[in-house]
Amino acid sequence: MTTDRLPAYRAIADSIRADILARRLVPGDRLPVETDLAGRFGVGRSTIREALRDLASQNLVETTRGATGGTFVVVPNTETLARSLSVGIEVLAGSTDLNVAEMLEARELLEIPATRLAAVRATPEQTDSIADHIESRRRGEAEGRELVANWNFHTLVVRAANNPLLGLMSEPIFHVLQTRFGRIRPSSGFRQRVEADHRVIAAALIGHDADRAAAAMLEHLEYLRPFYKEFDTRLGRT
Amino acid sequence: MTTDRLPAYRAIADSIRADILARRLVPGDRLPVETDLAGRFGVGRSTIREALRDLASQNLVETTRGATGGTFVVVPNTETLARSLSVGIEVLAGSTDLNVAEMLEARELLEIPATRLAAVRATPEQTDSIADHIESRRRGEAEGRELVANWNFHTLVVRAANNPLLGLMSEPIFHVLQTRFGRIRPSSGFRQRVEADHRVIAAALIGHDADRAAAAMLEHLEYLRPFYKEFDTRLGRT
DNA sequence: TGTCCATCATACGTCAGACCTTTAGCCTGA
DNA sequence: TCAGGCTAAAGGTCTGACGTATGATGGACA
Repeated sequence: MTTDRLPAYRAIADSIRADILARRLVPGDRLPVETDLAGRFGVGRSTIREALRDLASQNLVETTRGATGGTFVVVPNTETLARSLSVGIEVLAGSTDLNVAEMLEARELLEIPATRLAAVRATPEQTDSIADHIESRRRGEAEGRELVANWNFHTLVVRAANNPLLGLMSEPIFHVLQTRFGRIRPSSGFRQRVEADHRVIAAALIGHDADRAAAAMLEHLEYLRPFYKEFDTRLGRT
Repeated sequence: MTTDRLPAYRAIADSIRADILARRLVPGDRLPVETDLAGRFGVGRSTIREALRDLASQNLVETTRGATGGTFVVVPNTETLARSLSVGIEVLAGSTDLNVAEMLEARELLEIPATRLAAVRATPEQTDSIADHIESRRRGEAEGRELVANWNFHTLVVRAANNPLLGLMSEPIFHVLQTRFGRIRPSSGFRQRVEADHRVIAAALIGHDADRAAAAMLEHLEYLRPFYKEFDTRLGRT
């Protein structure tokens, strides 16, 4: 009577997940159709489907309908992973387990070295896109969504570091800060200072001057820090 | 005929997820029973269950059986989030999108500042557990699992930084490196050097000497770096 | 001969309803 | 008082049927 504490759908999901992690199933592979899987595992189709939902939610498989449809092992992708991490961090940030100060700390800790790397590694396309961003800000686009535009700048910088893990970790933090503070209309002095800082950072990046870029980013983030804490208390968080 | 590209189970999961993120549902809340949900959303029970599997896999809800069972909004928890992030990174690391060098880079980038913070913030319990770890290594425990023990040390250090995001991000990297290289038996020279380094770092942490701790960690990680690259090619990765 | 469209086959999406299993709490009897 | 069994509640699983999206096929027509 070993009480099977684990529901079948969970056991099956674990089994398939293990196959994927061990690369017995590789990205692009198609799983057997649901009725086949049901037969192989000796369970009903609904149980299989619950297992597949579990895997799909973890971005391990993807399901499509129609004649050539089926369930496929997903080719891993930084963006979707970043998106689910965002959800997780957002939920954490809603609890007492994670506060704004900690997010800012992690962000600075990641972003300053990332800026240094970006100065060294940014491709011409990447420096171009950063220059474009600066230019569009100068032309006064992003009206009323300054903070969102600011985060876009930081995202571009981190991506230019060309280490997928850095983007994977920074972007969810940006996203959470953005959903939390995105509605705030900063003062015009704040906006001008931020844009000026960005221009300095961008110039250093484009000139591949790592020290100057990192120093400018550090100074910029230190300027921002008290504002975030102010935003935070203004929103009535503890 | 507006083709409803989105399956019902997905739409329902999104709807409940939005409720959780907006804190219309808070941790500990119990969702209506499945048959109720089915009624409210106007779908069958199996559709509801698929939606719930989706949410459960994202650590947003949890279901329990029995008389007092049901589906509950989960209280967020760094560890489970770290676990799913591990899976994601492990899959990424199996593709060409992420290589060992990048993982090591991110790890160093996180861990050195984390060590500095740990020196400042570690609680007495945390420095004790680090001291215990060192002591148990000296007594020759962890026979044949030296690398695993090494990662445990680094985990303790990062946790002592007392910023949940740093643990959340570092531990999956440790985990992936561990599952990839955990079977390797390092040379005795390597082991002794690592243990010596750990002792130096631990001493600095216990003495709350941030500069010395960070410098020792930097030196340690730089010592390790070529070994990982060597392990990596030995395992026949590209 | 080549193109277009209707049809078909396939596999996922959804539903209804039944039955099993787990679990907490209550009820009963020693 | 306490042990053991009963019961109700809720999730877990199965069956089988039908709906629906979508690529492929093949014939009609220009």
